Amino acid sequence: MPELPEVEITRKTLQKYIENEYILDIKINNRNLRYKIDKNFRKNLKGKKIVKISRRSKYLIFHLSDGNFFLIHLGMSGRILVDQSKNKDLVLDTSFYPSAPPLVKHNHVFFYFKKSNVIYNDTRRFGFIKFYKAKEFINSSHLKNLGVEPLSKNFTTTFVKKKIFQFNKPIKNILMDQTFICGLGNIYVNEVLFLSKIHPLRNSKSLNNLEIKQLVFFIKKILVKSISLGGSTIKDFHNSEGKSGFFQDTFKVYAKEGSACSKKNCRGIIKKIVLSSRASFFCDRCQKE
DNA sequence: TTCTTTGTTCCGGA
DNA sequence: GTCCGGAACAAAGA
Repeated sequence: MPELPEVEITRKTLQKYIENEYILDIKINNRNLRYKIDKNFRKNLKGKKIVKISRRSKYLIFHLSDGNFFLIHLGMSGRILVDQSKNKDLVLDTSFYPSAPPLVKHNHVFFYFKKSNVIYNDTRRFGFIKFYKAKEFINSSHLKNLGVEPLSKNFTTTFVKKKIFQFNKPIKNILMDQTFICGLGNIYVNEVLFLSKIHPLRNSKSLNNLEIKQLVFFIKKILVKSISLGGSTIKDFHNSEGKSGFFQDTFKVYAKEGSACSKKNCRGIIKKIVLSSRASFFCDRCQKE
């Protein structure tokens, strides 16, 4: 379930291999992703150089040498693999949650470069790949309504304080709202609320100054930490047996229903509720409603 | 067969 | 008109 850190890790990996490289060709095995890949996609990209790869929220933005763009969103199960088998033995850099041996199913799109191939793999096909002419890109419906980047300077306690009172709904729903703050998904929101000791159902208007401060602090902290741990997962991958360094190790509440709270001397139990049809996990002692 | 999973969009009620 | 919650949708694995 790629959220901001996983997308950022993917971006960094791709930057290493294909920034300033020419797209020699593209092969599409299955164009039926969340949105059907346009039939001109190959023609639009072939022969173009990728001059920059950036990220906005959970979107990867590929800047092409002719001024056009394409977007990749990983959806629920999308991954981008770098295949360097052209060079030496097959090495698959899976950017996050590495898997060995290499995936054979659900490889939908292949991008061919001089030294490596990049494969878009997506089990559930909820992700998408979309081409934009330079002019159309600015008005992309996916990007224009996005809120503040949590790792940016603009995401501050003052900003949240001002904004949060405009809503009248549970804090969890607000953190999931991409037009307010973008890049967080269900997993990180659950974790952040736990670290901040705030119950997911708390109305945003009821948060005090300290709680807002904690929230902002832990959002930044968990994202930075995840990015750094994910990065080290990539590094260790070639020696690993496909274990993911950070996913299973850092979760305090997500999918931990019935477990004991990890806070010292807490003795609370992790509970699960469904909020806006999303699983929500919290400690029944240190996150009071 | 049914349930779960996520982000986005759409719709209806208040 | 606005706000909010719920449903629908995409597909596959358990």
